[in-house]
Amino acid sequence: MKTMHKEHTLTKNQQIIFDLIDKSPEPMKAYSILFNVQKKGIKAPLQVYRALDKLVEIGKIHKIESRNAFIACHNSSCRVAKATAFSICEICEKVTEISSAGLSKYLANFKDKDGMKYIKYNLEFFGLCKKCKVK
Amino acid sequence: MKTMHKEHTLTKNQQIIFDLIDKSPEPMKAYSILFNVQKKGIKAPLQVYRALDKLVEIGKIHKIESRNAFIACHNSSCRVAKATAFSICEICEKVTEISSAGLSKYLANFKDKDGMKYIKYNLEFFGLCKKCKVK
DNA sequence: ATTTAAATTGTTATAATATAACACTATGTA
DNA sequence: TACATAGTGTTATATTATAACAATTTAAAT
Ligand SMILES: [Zn+2]
Ligand SMILES: [Zn+2]
Ligand SMILES: [Zn+2]
Ligand SMILES: [Zn+2]
Repeated sequence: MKTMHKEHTLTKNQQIIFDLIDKSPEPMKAYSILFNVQKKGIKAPLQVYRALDKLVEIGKIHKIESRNAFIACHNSSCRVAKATAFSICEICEKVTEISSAGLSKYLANFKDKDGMKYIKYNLEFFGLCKKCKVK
Repeated sequence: MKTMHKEHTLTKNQQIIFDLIDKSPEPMKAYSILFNVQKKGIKAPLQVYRALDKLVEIGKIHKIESRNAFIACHNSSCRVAKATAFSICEICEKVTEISSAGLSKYLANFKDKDGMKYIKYNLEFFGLCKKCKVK
């Protein structure tokens, strides 16, 4: 039996771009990605954005909306990119994906004043990371 | 005694742009704002972005990051733009600011795995609004 | 009232982010 | 095979946002 998630065969461009993001210690922006993959034959913004769109769709990467940047998902529980949470350092811009059963349970069960629930959300926490706090 | 928040005297440009956003039934994008205030003498993107920056800073409006759009704050409890939550309809793009004591308390008290708390956050829920759900 | 600092404005130019349109190629499958 | 679906390559363009600089307004501080 196959595992339940992320069993997609990436295409050439998708794999090149995923590998780059996955190796990066920080979120990468689209044109920085483009610059870095030009030697591999990916020459145009659209090639990057198309791969990014697909990678986001299948949950291999996430977009940090407030930064227009992309990071690889290392949170096996967040399956298909529907429910994401991050902490973002406002000084060094370090981004960490938050994997908290309590948080995801709370948000998945949250009902607005109309009694409406949401299976999809994105949460970005801002503050100072450990390193930047001590400085 | 003065009330505790949002007691800023807006400048001319800030007031013009706030009024426009405040009257709009939906989030407005910067260049749409620009188009709409040109008859009032605001001619350049920077004039719009500067006013938007200030209005966000003082909490009169919020930016919907996933949409690059701005809405007026109608949530008296969210004081200075540090802690925001929205629901966004993925069909009609209707955006509603969520004002939930329980939610804001939960998020303000949330600790990540390093025990870190965050006073600033932005949460965007995605789903279908009432109208779009019945269609 | 005069000086000073801070904030705001006006302007031109440019940077950064993202998509439209179209022709073509690869892949899976009936 | 024939067909549908997804991915590619390419050029051009649209959208979102900031840099740099000079001038003006505003609000203290002396
Ligand atoms: Zn993830
Ligand atoms: Zn940091
Ligand atoms: Zn608000
Ligand atoms: Zn709707």
